[in-house]
Amino acid sequence: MTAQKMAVLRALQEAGPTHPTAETVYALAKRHLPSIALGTVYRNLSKMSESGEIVKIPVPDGPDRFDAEISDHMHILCVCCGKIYDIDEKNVRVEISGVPEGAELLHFDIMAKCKCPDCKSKN
Amino acid sequence: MTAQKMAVLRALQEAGPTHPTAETVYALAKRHLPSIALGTVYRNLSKMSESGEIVKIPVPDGPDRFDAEISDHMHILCVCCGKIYDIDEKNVRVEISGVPEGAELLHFDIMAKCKCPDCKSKN
DNA sequence: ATGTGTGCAAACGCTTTGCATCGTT
DNA sequence: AACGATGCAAAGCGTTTGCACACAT
Repeated sequence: MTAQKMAVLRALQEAGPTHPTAETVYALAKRHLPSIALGTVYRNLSKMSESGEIVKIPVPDGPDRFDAEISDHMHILCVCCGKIYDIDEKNVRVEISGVPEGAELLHFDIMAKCKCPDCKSKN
Repeated sequence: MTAQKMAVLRALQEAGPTHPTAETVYALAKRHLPSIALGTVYRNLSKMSESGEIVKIPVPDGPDRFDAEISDHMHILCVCCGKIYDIDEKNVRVEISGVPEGAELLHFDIMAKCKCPDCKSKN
């Protein structure tokens, strides 16, 4: 647990439910540890999401987002402003059949898209 | 409808259900139209997926894949070999509640992950 | 003549990586 | 001394874009 990893974790927690990009995490972490490098942020985010300490949220046509909240939940992305909301796992039910013969289903990534309240009103 | 766009469409159709990358489409299209450029393939794939003529499948940690089959269906990705299988829409049911107040739900991208039969037997 | 599409190569955004150095064990 | 983690900069990958040119209207 280096100072850098701590700074990254702290940044992620400070970011709350905003699902920051690596760049944003970098900016936040830099406030507490000005010497930290962007590459180090990427390295730590990468390791921590592999180990399950944090969650990496791939976004089509945009940079990955990260989440300190690792409880089972899915995400809903505003296609206008890119904001990401959380949706608790218990509010989602998926049923699927017709999985290819002999294949082992591992898990789902569900990314819903919406137009968020702000963007609807600004329209 | 230029010769290039035709070559791209034809390549996609020839590819069948293999969900090729832009590079693969390029290679296939080049067989029929050797002068075609990669940039042109990207431009045509981009336009056609915007217009709904084809489907673009974003893949986390990998290049986008494309599909000539535009009927409503979802995809299941083998995490070992990257192969993508189709699953008919009627085999999938999603229920979701807890969408943020005032947000308009647009649609889902569901990308399931599996270990495919080939990869299971190869272990 | 005007416009849309092309080939080519350069640039782009995001991310990873090589390398010398630092800090710890 | 040995090892992993770091800062920095360069390279990487997939994709887009600027530009001059071709082709059709």
